[in-house]
Amino acid sequence: MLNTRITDVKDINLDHVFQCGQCFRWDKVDDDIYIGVVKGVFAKITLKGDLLDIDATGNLNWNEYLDLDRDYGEIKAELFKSEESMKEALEYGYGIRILNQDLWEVLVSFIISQNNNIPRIRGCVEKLSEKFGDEIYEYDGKKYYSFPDAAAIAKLDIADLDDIKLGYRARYIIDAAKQYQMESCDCDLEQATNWLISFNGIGPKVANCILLFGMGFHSAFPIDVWVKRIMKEMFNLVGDKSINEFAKMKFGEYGGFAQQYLFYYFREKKI
DNA sequence: TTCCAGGTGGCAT
DNA sequence: ATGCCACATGGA
Repeated sequence: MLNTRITDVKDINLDHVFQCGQCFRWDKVDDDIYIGVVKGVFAKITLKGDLLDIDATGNLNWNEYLDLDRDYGEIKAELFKSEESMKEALEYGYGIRILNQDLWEVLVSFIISQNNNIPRIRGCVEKLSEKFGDEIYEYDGKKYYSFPDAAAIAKLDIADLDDIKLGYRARYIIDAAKQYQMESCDCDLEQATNWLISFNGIGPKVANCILLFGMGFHSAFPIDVWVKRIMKEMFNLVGDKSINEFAKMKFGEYGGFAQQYLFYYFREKKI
């Protein structure tokens, strides 16, 4: 195991990072200790005060993955300045960081997320990895697997996914794997959006999640059932178009951060 | 039993 | 361009 120690970390709370709904493969094993698999690497992350200790089976740029080089204090200050009613959400999710995740894993995970709930999404992603990923490590009697790459999924028959219980999304995932193998997108926000929408099973909401969590477009503002409730409740806004315009005007480049603080706060409080 | 979950595609206006 | 509705699955 490789150990990485990162000192003087700020604005981070592991529960907020891993339970705010952006990722599906991290498990809490104790207070401020999580284990998970990232980009083929098994890792155990421990936070002690402002010290981050990471034991991992391989090399990974943890500063990048955990977005540690970004000043979240500044982001929260800016969001509060532009919208003071964000105060409670910003304080509640004070330790959120938007992870820089693997694009392919995010793409598949959020195809699965449509019309689905988080525990079941997690289960599907886990089963996909167990069945089609590579065994990486055994921890506390449990085996951990990498997320299968597009090539591994592309060669499957639809029936191979029966055990995963993806429902009608199984077809989308196999099609996505085939398309993803042939296409890539090193491009701007508009081109990336169009590229994502062109996948069967990816619409505007899922596309925005992928833009935000897998492609580093932090202005992306995913609008799901929760955000719709929040926008109605806080700003009496209805309809994707008006919500989009509001987010763009109000939060601008920080739209994705704002969305995540709001989503996490309201979903946890079940307002 | 019915409703809901980080929605989307297809089809009808 | 906009408005319905079916779609798999499992928990409440």
